[in-house]
Amino acid sequence: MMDIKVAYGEKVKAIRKSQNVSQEKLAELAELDRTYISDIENGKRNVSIETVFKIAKALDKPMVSFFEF
Amino acid sequence: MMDIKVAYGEKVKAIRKSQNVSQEKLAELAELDRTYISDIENGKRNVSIETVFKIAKALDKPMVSFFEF
DNA sequence: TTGTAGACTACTGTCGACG
DNA sequence: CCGTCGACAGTAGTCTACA
Repeated sequence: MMDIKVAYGEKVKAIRKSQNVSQEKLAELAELDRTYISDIENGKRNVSIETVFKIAKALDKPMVSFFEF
Repeated sequence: MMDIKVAYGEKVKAIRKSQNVSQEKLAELAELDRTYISDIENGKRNVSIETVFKIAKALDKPMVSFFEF
């Protein structure tokens, strides 16, 4: 059974790292809390689509990029 | 400024209708409440990715289908 | 730089009822 | 068949602090 939270978190981490951005910087760009970004990347949080949208914008990627498995 | 809740709700409604499925039936398939499906389709709720995942499975569509604008 | 913990508020998602 | 209301429990997202 695939865990969407884990899959999404891995995508965020991979894309963020590919751009050499820190969690702190991503949090600032997305207007979210740094500790929340940490939890998300570790598959611990069930994020809302508004949050997915904010993170996608912050990383300059279309939303679909985060759901291509 | 684009509202992701509204855009997502419209997608759900369009895909559901294209399959001739009622909100009640979709709710049953996705294991969600019917009144919540109604709110979602009307752009009133900021749904979580687990909910998006459930609805996608219920309508037999990949998650990305709901975020192609 | 990141993970985690705890405490907090606002909101998600449920449910019964009515038009 | 669908929209909305109101009450409710659980959780999203914030924030400070420590390793």
